[in-house]
Amino acid sequence: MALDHAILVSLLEKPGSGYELARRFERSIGYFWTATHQQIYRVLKRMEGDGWVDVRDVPQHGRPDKKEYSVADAGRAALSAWLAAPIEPESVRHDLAVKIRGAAFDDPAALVGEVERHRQVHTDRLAHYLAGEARDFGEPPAEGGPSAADGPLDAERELQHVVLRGGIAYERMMIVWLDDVLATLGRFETAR
Amino acid sequence: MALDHAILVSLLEKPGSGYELARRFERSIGYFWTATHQQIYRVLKRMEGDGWVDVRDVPQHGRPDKKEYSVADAGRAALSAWLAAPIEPESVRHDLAVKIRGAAFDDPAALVGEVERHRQVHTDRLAHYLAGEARDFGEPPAEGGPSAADGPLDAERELQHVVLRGGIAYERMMIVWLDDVLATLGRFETAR
DNA sequence: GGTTGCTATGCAACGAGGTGCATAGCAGGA
DNA sequence: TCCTGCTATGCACCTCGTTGCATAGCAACC
Repeated sequence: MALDHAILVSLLEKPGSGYELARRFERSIGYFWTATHQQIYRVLKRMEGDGWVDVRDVPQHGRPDKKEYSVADAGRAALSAWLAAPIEPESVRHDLAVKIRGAAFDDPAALVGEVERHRQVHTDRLAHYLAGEARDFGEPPAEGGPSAADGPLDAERELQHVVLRGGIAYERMMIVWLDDVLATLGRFETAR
Repeated sequence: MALDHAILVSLLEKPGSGYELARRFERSIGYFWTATHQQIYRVLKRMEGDGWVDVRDVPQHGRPDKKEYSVADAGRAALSAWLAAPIEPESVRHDLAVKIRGAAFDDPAALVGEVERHRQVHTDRLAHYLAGEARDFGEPPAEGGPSAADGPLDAERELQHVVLRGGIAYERMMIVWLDDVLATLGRFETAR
């Protein structure tokens, strides 16, 4: 179960409350790991009991107090152990692929709208990622390529960037494939 | 919940027992939808109760009898209804992405072996897909492109093929991205 | 002045998914 | 001869994930 570890990583990148974590999972992290606020509160409570995270009550003006969580030593150790252990390549759940194969026993052309809708979602996400990349990682320094003069490598930043590049590659692939799907479905539409 | 529908699609493609379904989910279907035999037996029992599938006892020699399931009218109707309803783009769970971002707070170089292992899995899957594509979908007819002379379009076959092409595109993308990850991790290794 | 919406946390219940284990006959190898 | 492994189905249990609901103060809008 990696939700624990996803939360730990997020808290290491920046401490925050359950509510703030939930919003991060909606935004950036949510693109490769989803979680509702319920799960997050539950896991935070458990990790607090296990001494993996520390809590600090933060009074706020004009809004309810929040509990700011940060990673304790035991949490860091647990994360290290998890990082060192091999994980199985993730199990996949592609509803749309099931639908496409199922369409053979129904009306293939009726699926066109649904596929176009998914394509739109992926185009939007791609635009979102590219905007985030331009904002957070900007242009490369150029001028003779990377050198020691660029300062020490920032692992956190570099690794966030490579994960984002993965998201970009994924969305681009999906768009190309969904176009392929639309072309395939279109052949049936014209065939009748 | 799409496991019901994944099973219905599989049974429409070819009736079979729970055991056979479980093996299909390990092989071809399992690449875009995983399920254990436990889930499958449970769902089959429920669908039988709901009249979605028909059962037929098939005695076998030298091995236990099996129950062969096939899709009933009610099941077909349920599938049609599901196909017509919009689904949300699937929620993702990329353990490896969590690990990569988490590596910033540990030893990035220690992740190289794990990433290489995943890369190997994806190369193997790609080879498996390509072999399956060559076997089941062979070479295009060529000679003037597709024409009415190729016979009526086989929806089942065409749609299975486009899903398989999606799997191939996914594996290719993953391999390219994992090489990117390895290059990124390598920069830290040499940087220390 | 009432409604809507945001921050912030949490309980209760349900459904989905996964692990371990059990049964049971037959085949094949050590 | 024993052990392993395959076909075939299933129970019990536990965890994970999701939905609905509740509370509660403040801000903004109509």
